Amino acid sequence: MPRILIVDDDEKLLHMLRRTLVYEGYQVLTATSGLEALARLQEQPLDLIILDWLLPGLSGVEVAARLRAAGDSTPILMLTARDAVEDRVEGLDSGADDYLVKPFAPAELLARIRALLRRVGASQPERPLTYADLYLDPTTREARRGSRPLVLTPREFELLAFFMRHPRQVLPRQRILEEVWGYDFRGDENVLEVYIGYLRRKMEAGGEPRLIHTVRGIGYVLREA
Amino acid sequence: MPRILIVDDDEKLLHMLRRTLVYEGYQVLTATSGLEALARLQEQPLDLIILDWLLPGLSGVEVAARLRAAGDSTPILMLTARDAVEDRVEGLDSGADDYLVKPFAPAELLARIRALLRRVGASQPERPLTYADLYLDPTTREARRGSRPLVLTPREFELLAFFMRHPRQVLPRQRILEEVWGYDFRGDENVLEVYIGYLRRKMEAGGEPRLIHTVRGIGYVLREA
DNA sequence: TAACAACCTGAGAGTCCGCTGAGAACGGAT
DNA sequence: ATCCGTTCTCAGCGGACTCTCAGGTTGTTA
Repeated sequence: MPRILIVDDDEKLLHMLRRTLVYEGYQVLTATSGLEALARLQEQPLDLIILDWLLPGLSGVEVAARLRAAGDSTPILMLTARDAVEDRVEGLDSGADDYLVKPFAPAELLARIRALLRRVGASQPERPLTYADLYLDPTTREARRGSRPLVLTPREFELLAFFMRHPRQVLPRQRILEEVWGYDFRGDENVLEVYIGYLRRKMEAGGEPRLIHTVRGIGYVLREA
Repeated sequence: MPRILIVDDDEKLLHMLRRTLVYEGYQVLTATSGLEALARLQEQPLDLIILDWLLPGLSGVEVAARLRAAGDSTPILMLTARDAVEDRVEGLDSGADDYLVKPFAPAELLARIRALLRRVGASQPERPLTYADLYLDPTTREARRGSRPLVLTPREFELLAFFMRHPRQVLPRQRILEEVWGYDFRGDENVLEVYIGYLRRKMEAGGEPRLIHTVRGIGYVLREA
């Protein structure tokens, strides 16, 4: 169970991230300032640091630079609202290992976290997902139902992957939207129904039984029968 | 699994190199000064040393010279920011076996490491790469599709070689850029698309089926069908 | 069974991504 | 200095993907 430190001064985002990561089985620590982060880092070793670019006092870049200067090589995932190339470069130069622009979909954050942890060999390489006769390999982005290959768009792939990471669980619509579309999703919620439709059509194109079921009033669930 | 010692006082670079080499399956040790390097070398035998030219205290050249004076013949790969011919000569004179100018692409570093290790017969000689009807020999830089020779520029060759070292894996654009163009790549990412285009044109000039496929939103993959 | 809410689906608009041709910049060789 | 191979930049095109919308269907409740 890898330990992750999240450093951000936005309490709401912090809360959301904690919930998401804990849910995925990570052990989560938080800090709301650069100094607090450095303090936490001295207490115990960590497997990953998620660092906001803008922080009160010590900025994320400075925190990263200080860590690296001290010989600490813990992977750093930098968050930023900005998108300029120079920022990206500066971020990576300061010692960050990866970089994510807000707003982002939690699914993407999780993918990057897994990638970073895998890179340093911290823990589990991202295993292929299976449920019933479904097969999904996040590494090769291959998807199959039985022996029939599924051709999925990125959004469809992320959506199905999310279901497969939580099989047999009834997933509320709002949660799916937050996780797959992004924590700040503000569009028409009907888009979820549309994509469920896309997935069902592709997953049942060979006459196979339905796996994604509607739970009226709540959301959807991936299960047999 | 060959053991490699990296000696550099730039923590950032050290961190990057460790990541790259560990990922390739090498066992990595690090040191940030010449003295520390010599200490590490006494502890256990190594297969290769990557040595920065500029080091606090004992310089890279001095470290190499002392090693050779002590009768140690471990291959040394010298890194330097300078490009002057005299430096190169002095570096090689001091006992270095090869020489790499910063900044360099990780793919090039890996190629040199493999070459050095092969020279001393330390471990796996760099075998020719094959996939489907593709053939690529990194030593002779020969490339063929079936019996038809492919005339590739250096960049094209490195790009295809990278694909062939990770067949069937979907490789994210960013990863390809980092590995083939260099860890500090800052140009227009479109260059990757352009080179994919070059490769495809040459690889399919005989009417053969496509092997490098686009994975929209992610990157590319080398695979049949 | 009527009325309402929740969900599904087809169609199409708009956006984004990747492909390509043209040519500029670069560097080594002559 | 000029040439030539190589690398890279740029702009425009076309198509894939995402999302919205409207109308139809299904399920629930009174």
